[in-house]
Amino acid sequence: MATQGERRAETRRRLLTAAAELFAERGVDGTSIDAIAERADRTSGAVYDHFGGKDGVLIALLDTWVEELGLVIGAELSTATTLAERLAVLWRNVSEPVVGGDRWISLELELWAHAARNPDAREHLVRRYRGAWKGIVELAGRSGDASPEVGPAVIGVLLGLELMRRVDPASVTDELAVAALVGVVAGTSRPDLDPQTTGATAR
Amino acid sequence: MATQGERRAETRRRLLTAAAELFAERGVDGTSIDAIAERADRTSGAVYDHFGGKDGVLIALLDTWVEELGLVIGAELSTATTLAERLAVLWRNVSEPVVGGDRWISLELELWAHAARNPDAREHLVRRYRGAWKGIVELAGRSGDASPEVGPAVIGVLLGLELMRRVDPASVTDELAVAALVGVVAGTSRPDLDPQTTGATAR
DNA sequence: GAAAAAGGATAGGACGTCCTATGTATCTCG
DNA sequence: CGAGATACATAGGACGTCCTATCCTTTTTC
Repeated sequence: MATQGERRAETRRRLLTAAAELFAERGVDGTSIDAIAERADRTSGAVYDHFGGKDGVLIALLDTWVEELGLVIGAELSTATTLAERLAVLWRNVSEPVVGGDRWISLELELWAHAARNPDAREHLVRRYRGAWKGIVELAGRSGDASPEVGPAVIGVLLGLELMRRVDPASVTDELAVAALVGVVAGTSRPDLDPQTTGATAR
Repeated sequence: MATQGERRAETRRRLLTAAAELFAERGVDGTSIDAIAERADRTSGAVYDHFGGKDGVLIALLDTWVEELGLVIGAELSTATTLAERLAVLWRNVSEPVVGGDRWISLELELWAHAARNPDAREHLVRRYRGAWKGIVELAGRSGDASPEVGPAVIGVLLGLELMRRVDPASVTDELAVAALVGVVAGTSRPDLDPQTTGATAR
């Protein structure tokens, strides 16, 4: 016989997976709380009880995924030796994620768009990604090439390339993606690049 | 005395600028047609008459900006000589756009997220960017380094880095962005890179 | 076994949005 | 100058959403 706590945990899982599907299908704003509850064979009251509202569902969903994804990536990274291999691991886990399937990138985009105009969400997002990056670096072990500052930029390139790949799949090959990532890492770990030859100016 | 056509043109402009402001402030889904009309000192009837609905407003807005942006970029590119300089021009026009101010990137993200689950929007987006890229390449003139295939990937990196810069401004310097872009171009225009050393596999 | 607490169902009100149908003032053109 | 076309306003119905208040059922605690 299932205890109350077990049932509650299952309700939470059902609500989260239902929300993940619906958010990806119709977008966050296009998904009603009632729709989430209905797909989970629950009612809206359960959603409010568990997450307090739609924003709570979104945050919980992404936090869960980022955590799991960080673990997976960290594990794979420990077996990679070269920089390119490590970056390929990152790219593979974004373009063909084991965790969360195709959906989580769509959700990420929604959240970033949301964060671009909401200071609270922005702060949450920054903390979350910095933490994830830190965890990845630690799990990867002795990687002198992955200085902490590259983290955000690497993530930015990963998201941007995946975004493009979703719209125009043929345009972003794996080789291309890895080459771009190598470029990013090289850009920060080799500040000796001559600004005059790059044409870039400090902001 | 303003003619009818002139008044119509002004109404169109007012509606578009109002929509741009509101979309950036509250997001596309969070903006009602009535709110757009109200800020433009018009009524919802005018919006429907001009654009047929909210999607029409969004498309018209982005098409206008992409067109103008393409012209600006093309003009600046003609004075750039090295590859890095050209890529720096691209980055500058994304991170500090003259056209559309800060808003258009936010809108782009919304549209991409929308396109990720809407085939029609996806097709429109692909056409628009391919056209814009083609125009840029032509305006830039004899650039053998900018092969047509890099276009989408370059745009993806631009968007991704700008996305990250908006959330965490200090994390993406201009030098870093240009270095990443150089990496992308190098990745496609030099297919002689050994896949085994990069760790990437063909999909 | 009784009391307390928790998980969840149900119903409904307040609100906002989309979009259409119709009205009206202004312009265009024969 | 008068008829038609144009540009936009106005009003309102249908719909969906959020969230609260209240109730019932099951589990835990003493």
